[in-house]
Amino acid sequence: MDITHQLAIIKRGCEELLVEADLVRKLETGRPLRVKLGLDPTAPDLHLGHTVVVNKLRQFQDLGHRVQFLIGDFTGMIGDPSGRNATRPALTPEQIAENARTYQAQAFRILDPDRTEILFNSTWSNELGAAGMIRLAARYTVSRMLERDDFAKRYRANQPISIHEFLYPLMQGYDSVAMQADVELGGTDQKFNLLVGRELQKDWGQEPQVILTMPLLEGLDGVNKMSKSLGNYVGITEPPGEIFGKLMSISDALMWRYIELLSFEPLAVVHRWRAEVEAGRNPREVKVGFAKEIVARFHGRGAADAAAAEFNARFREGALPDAMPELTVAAGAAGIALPQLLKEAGLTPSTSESLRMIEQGGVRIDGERAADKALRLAAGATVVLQVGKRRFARVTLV
RNA sequence: GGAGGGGUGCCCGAGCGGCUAAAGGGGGCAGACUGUAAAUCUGUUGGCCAUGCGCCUACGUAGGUUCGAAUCCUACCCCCUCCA
Repeated sequence: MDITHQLAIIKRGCEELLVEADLVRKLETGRPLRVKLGLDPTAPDLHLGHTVVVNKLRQFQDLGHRVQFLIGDFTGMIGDPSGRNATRPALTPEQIAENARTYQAQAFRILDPDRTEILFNSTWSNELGAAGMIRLAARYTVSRMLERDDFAKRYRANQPISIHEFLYPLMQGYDSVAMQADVELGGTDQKFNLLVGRELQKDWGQEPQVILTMPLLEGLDGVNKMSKSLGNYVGITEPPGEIFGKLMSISDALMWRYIELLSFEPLAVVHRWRAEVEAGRNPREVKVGFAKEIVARFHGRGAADAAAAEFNARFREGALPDAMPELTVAAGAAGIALPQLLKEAGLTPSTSESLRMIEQGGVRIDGERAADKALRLAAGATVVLQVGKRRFARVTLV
């Protein structure tokens, strides 16, 4: 494939490409490039936000390049200072290994396993030792570290910066040296770390890597970036119905952002949809198509169609779901009070919450709205309990 | 080492002896409406059951003063600033 065409594919959706001329030169050599992506094995599940950059890796693979998927089992011990999270729990080697396995399995839903190398940075970082760390730290200055925007902000705002946080970009940069990376991908929040890699590679006499940053995907709330800790994420291992429903819940405005970063539809098609919606087409139709595309990517076409059908039945027609948890609850001789029953059935976290739900008209028994907070149900019955539109259980009282 | 400022519910942030389970905002949840788990509007947002205007727990930690403390006092822990 000619270089202009390759470049267009590589640049699609990206935030920044540094330095483009370097990339062109690397492509001109005609050899497969080593494309690096590093991830901390702290969170065990990948979500759609992570896949923005993994999708880009896939595109590199399709262009014939070599993907190096780096598990940051060493840097994970430091914790990436990007963002505002205070302390990260120290992971045991077993947990890291387990998370790494999970990562691989999940990444291979997008990447071609035959053209992906999995690496662990402890391989070379452990060998470095304290002396090596100090030599590495000597390559960079405090003032250069403070060029990094979030460090600078924290410094100006008199927020604490721990010394070990300075080590993170250095270790990540050293990974690039050890891997002789040609290209490194990352979110925009990674820009500084990626640039450190370039500097260190020069120090080691290597040609510096090209860096490609991808935008951070907003979470379902449309405000914060997608993250597990904020609970505004769509995990790629979630059931089809969950993925579909969560994607249907994003606002119409946010939908375009998701399509831009997650859909594989050609840009021309996306532009056409946009024009149609502006001309009066219901944005819901576009959202459905997009949600199906994503579900199909992780669960297959059949699951996507089923999820869409189920969604329609449940939320447009108010039908009960086909499958719901079936459980048995002990009612006792005097029967069981409704608020307590809801809690026991796992439909609410507490009886207080049950009471609130009943007061707000969110509770249904066999489809009938329950208004009586003091209602008691006797043993022997089997009822379908519903809280809100999404929580169901078929409960047998004994 | 010295001086000062601060630690409040999921998050941010008011309160500075009783009217405070704690303003306001965000987020969450529920209802109405709808084009959908969009938008908008309304309500709600510590727990327990005996559902009473009940009980228990809660404003960094541990004590104390008081009829009564998130609010006052003491000690301790942690964070920030300035000086050294």
